[in-house]
Amino acid sequence: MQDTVLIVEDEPDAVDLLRYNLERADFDVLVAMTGDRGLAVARESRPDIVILDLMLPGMDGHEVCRAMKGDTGTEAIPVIMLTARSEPGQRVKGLEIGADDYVTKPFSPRELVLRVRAVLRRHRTMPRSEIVSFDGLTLDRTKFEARLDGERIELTATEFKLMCVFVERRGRTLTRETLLRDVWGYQTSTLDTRTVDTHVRRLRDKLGTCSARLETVRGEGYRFAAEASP
Amino acid sequence: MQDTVLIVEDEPDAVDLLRYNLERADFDVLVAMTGDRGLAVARESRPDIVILDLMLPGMDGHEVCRAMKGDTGTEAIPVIMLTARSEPGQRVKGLEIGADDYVTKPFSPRELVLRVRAVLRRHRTMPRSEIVSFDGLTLDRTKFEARLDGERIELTATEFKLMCVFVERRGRTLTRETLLRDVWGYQTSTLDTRTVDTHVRRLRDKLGTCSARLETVRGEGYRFAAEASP
DNA sequence: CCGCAATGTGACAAAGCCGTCACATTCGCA
DNA sequence: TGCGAATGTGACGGCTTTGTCACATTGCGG
Repeated sequence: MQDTVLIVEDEPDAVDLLRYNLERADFDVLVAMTGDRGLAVARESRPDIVILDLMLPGMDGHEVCRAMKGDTGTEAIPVIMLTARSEPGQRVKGLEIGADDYVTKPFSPRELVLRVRAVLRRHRTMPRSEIVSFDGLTLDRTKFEARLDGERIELTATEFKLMCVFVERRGRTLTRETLLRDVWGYQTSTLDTRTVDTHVRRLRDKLGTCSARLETVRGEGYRFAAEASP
Repeated sequence: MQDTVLIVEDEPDAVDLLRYNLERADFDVLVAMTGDRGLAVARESRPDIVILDLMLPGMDGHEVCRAMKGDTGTEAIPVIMLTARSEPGQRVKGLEIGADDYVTKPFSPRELVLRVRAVLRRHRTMPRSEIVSFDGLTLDRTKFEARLDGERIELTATEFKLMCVFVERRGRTLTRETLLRDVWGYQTSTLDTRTVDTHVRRLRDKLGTCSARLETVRGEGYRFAAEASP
């Protein structure tokens, strides 16, 4: 049972070097030599991690990373960017886009393998207690438990999922279609269902003083406010 | 509400530069100029992140990092290591010890601030996908989803919780009392209930080929085997 | 101001979940 | 080998969850 690394890199020599070292370190290796192809492979194959060169023909590394992070299916895949030493500005830009790490060319293969392992380890370890806590609200995924100012809120499975999605993406408006896909797992949504509305209502009922924070964005969907209102 | 950065660095010029830029970026800054002092401050003050130079008088950066990661109170504090360009081997060593990132001197202050932010964001953001995966079994806490060899297993909320507890503690026998406490949240257990047995049965029914792995330990409880049986 | 679309609210009923019971089977010990 | 405790299995029914409907209310644009 091996982890899969996707290499997105246009220089054949660099590809061979990377592939050799990663395979020797017991990774399965996929390769794409253009950004477009890399993105397609990432979407199809869901590798465990992507090593992404910045300088690519066509769609460049930044664009690939941005597209991956903006796509539900691939946003969770960690990305290590390869940059040339003469591109200090590009490193900053990569971090801003959401890359998980970067490695400067030329690099030692050993260092890269260690980087891959470190990023995967970070990404994969199940935290003992998966708690998000802010503004008096606490969500504990290990215990499937929500609390408001220390008092436990009894949520059903669906309500808890809905709450988690809202909290993760607080400040962003989520359409009903998005919620149906991400909370209910529907692939094709029935656009005239009121299911989401009903569950939002129930969630609001249970949130008490916090319910005003679950805002309606008319014509678009719902949003959990990023900041507590004054 | 500002994050606290601890700088452990012996060069006064570097300290001033770091402090200035971090304070301008709205961080609270603590400073220690030796490794020993840095470790003591980390233990007392529990900063949000530590920027740690490798070359320090007395206890060096590696030793400080190792001590932090080996101490329950400070192991969760992310560490960014500062290395000189002439020390490529030290970078690998830092990563092996458990440093979260490193920055090579000389560095742009802007890049360092972005690095601090990126590491804190990673450290603090609820992971997008909280997945445990082994032996063909995948538990995704973000989606409340279990899969066996890629096929989705439909588990109820209770079954999923039970499965998570078994998987987290695989190899260990869990008494019925423990499971009632940890899965059901009972404070005082009714010792003659068959609730756990029933749910284990249901979980086994759904696990198919994997069910043999959920073993009965007669007179004690249940155990999810650590290794797949041959 | 009016009309219409969007959203909130009260309520219903089907389906599912859960804990329990009764009986069957297995295991371990004398 | 026999017995009793421990565990497995089939089934039941009460309660909860869920999605839907009908009507009420709100917000926005003409």
